[in-house]
Amino acid sequence: MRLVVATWNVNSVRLRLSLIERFVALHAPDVLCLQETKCSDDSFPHSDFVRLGFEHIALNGQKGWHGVAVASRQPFAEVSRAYFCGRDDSRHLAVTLGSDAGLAKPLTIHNFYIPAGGDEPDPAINDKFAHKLAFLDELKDSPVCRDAAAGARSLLVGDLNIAPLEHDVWNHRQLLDVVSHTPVEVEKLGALQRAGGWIDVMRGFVPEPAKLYTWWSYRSPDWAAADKGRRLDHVWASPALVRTAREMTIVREARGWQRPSDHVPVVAGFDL
DNA sequence: ATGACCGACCATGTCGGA
Repeated sequence: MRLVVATWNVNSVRLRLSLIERFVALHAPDVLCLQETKCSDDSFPHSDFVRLGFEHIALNGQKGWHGVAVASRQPFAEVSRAYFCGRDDSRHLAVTLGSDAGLAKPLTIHNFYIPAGGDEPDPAINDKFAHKLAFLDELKDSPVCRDAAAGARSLLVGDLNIAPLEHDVWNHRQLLDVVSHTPVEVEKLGALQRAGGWIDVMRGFVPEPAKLYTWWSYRSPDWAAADKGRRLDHVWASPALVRTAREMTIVREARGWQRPSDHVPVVAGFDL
């Protein structure tokens, strides 16, 4: 069966409901992974998602910031949440789809919101950057990567807050000192990608040197003309899912909708 | 550098985002 999975950092789920409805009408994802929902689970607009066709909703939210959610047309066989660096930040949510969802073999989708890392790219003076690097190290050695490497069918999606490749940013040389594209974090992301054997699904469809962006700063006065973007959002597939990806779309137009998120949705379809 | 912004919150400034 074809499973369409989408990931989107919506920067407040309550503020972006009409845009989510518009996106769903256009792309009809089966599973929608959200980051930066910025609300407690009690405040999540559950009934709006049910109205859009997502009867199954898993949450890991917290008041005010961070927060991840998965909305699905198919039921979950399992839901879990992982925590990193000894903190209780809501940055991960995993759902497993099984036979009730029409899958012969179960599929686990890991939805991540990796720490942004602050401004200063020096872990000695910037605790947020130190946290980001420690998070990447811990994720590399976690069951998320271990299971993928051992043959599990899994996807790792979300706002990873790192643009790893030269053509994932508008100017590689200018951004080498800018958090999200520094060599140290790119190397750590690469190490965890190798640890899981993760396949970069987006680049499978659009290899370098084509530019690929999923985020454009709110501060850019004319984001479309300047086009100074970065690819911070990712869709990775475990080795067991090699050659199952059939389509991939970056919904760039969503950045131009009214009161947008600074990230746009990424959609990927898999034949499972 | 994007730097002319945006969102949440016991708000009318502060913190975090990236």
